[in-house]
Amino acid sequence: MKEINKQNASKNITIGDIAEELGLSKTTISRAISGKGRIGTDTKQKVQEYIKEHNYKPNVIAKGLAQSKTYNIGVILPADANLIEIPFFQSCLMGICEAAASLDYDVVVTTVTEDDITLLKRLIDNQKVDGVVLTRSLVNDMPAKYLKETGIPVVLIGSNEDETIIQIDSNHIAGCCELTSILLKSGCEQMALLAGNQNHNVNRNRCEGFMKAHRDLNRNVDDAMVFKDMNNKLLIHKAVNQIMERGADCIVCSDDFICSIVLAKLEEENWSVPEKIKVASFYNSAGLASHNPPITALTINVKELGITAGQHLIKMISGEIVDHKSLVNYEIVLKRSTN
Amino acid sequence: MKEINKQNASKNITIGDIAEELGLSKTTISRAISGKGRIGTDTKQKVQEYIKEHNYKPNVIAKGLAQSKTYNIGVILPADANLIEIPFFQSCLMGICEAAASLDYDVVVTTVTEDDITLLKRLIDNQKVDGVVLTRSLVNDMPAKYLKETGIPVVLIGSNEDETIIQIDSNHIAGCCELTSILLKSGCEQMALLAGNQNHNVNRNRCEGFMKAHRDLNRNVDDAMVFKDMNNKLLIHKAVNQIMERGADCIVCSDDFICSIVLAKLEEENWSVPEKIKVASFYNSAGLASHNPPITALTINVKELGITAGQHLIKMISGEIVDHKSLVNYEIVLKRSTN
DNA sequence: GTGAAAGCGCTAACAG
DNA sequence: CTGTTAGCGCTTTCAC
Repeated sequence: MKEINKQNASKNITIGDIAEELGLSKTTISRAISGKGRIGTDTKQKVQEYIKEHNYKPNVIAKGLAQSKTYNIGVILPADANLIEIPFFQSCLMGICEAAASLDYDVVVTTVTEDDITLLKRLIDNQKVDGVVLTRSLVNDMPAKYLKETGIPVVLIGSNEDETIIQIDSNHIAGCCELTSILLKSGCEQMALLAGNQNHNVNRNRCEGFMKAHRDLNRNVDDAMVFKDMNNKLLIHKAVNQIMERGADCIVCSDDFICSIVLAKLEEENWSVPEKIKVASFYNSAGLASHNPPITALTINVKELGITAGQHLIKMISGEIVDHKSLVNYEIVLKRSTN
Repeated sequence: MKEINKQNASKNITIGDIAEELGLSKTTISRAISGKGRIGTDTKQKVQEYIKEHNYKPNVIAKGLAQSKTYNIGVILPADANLIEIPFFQSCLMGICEAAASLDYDVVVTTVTEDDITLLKRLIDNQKVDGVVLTRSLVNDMPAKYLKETGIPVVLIGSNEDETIIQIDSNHIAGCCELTSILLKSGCEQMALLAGNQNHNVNRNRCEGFMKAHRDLNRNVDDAMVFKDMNNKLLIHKAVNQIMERGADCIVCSDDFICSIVLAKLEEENWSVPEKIKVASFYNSAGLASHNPPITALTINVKELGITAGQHLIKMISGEIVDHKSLVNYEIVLKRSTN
């Protein structure tokens, strides 16, 4: 009880306390803990026993100061209004947290918008992190540019033309091409595409996959059936109307946000899926899964994307070399919406 | 250019560098920056000019070490499989980040599950944060208990019986009671309730609000119409079947996850909303908004919940006293699903 | 194999 | 009003 009180009451036990108790020097204690430098096996053991018994926890902040490290990685989330509820980023974050924790790092999050990166700058200026994970990739990517200037290690979830930036992504072009091909081969004659914000690289890539599938199969894409920058409900509703007027037999949505709006619209107009029109999505979240009918979609393991990003970043921080591009698998899940 | 190189190349400029350049002592520089202690206005100005010009950024880590502070707050997110995609937590986080940044704190996130708080312990042991925001409240709340023992400042988003814990919430009982009352008064004769995990305080409170409305209006609750712990699709489907068999005219869902499954099920069975059965939800997320028909729901400003939590926590860290319970407003939005 | 001493960058008495 | 002196808790030469 005394012991416990001692721990609770008096702040945290330090390396100095241990040194004093054991009649050793701080240096020795440090060595016993880190395992660096030469040290007698018995001394080492004695120290480690003491540590276990007294539940010593090193002060990571002090350690960091001495080594000019923080043992934190930054995660930059988009705060743009229409993205705030997208589960993709949350799953990424979970993955990154998992990777970080297992490597004894912590995760500091901050936000940026498409045209405001002051909070990111603040994070870097304050020297609170040893590296940064960017969770989305824009065509004109301010965060990536800024971070490159600072020289701090960066991992980008997504793709970027700049090959000096480490990237983790799934192969959107291949995946979307594959899904589109399957649909074309299964009998679709007139496919429509509803794609999101073209300032996001991912949406450009998804469009490209859609196009490629058509080229590969010697099919023409009707330009009037391809809608880009479908950033709000109104645009999507109009697009759906046009698509139906022109007699498409299948709508592919570049993400689940668009897809859910499309589905609501189709239902409102009593255009049944898949009888009257087939529907597929290039991104799959929990929301679509419970839809009736179930929706055919491209699925990627987003958490794994986060885990990989976190692991790579920490390797970079530790001075290891990592591949400049890593791909996470995707999966195509065919459901009743395209039967 | 030289200047710039100097900054970029040689690490970061420190308080010592400034002292040397200006022929002053580190203390004086420190005072000029913090504004604490007496200092000549001219000296102060000189220092501040230098700082602006040379773009000096204090090292928050070193400052923290000297003050035994981190200028970080921890945010604990649930990592339980079925919660990972719930946008509630993401919105909370955004709010907390906003509050933190504006008060010059950073946000460190980590996760817990219902029965595993090792990552939370790790965060505390490592002394990486000055306080913690808990983003959900369980009936038997391990994180809250643990944190209370440590004595570290805590703010809970949600409600807890322990009045010594600072809590930020909206009044679920009142809100759910109000929504239920409106529905009862508007002609519902047989209302059913589908409630989620009863280990979450919020779900218990929502149930209570539902009951209270009935009591207040002298209406009986048919126990066979109240379903709790509806944690998965299967349970919900079965419940919906029973509800329809017993001839309910309205289903209230305790959250949007349950609601979306209910809606899919109703559609599958061709039970039309609101003609055959009305539907309302006690929680509203982007997903429901685009549904057809639009769903009546209780809406709360989740981001504001986060902002308030962040602000309160930082006040506590700074030694201020804060109200033990703060309520954020809710709003009832009536839509076609209950017409 | 172990220890003394300096230092990471900043704050905080205590003097002057 | 400003400087001196100690730290915060840990790492890291450099001696012994």
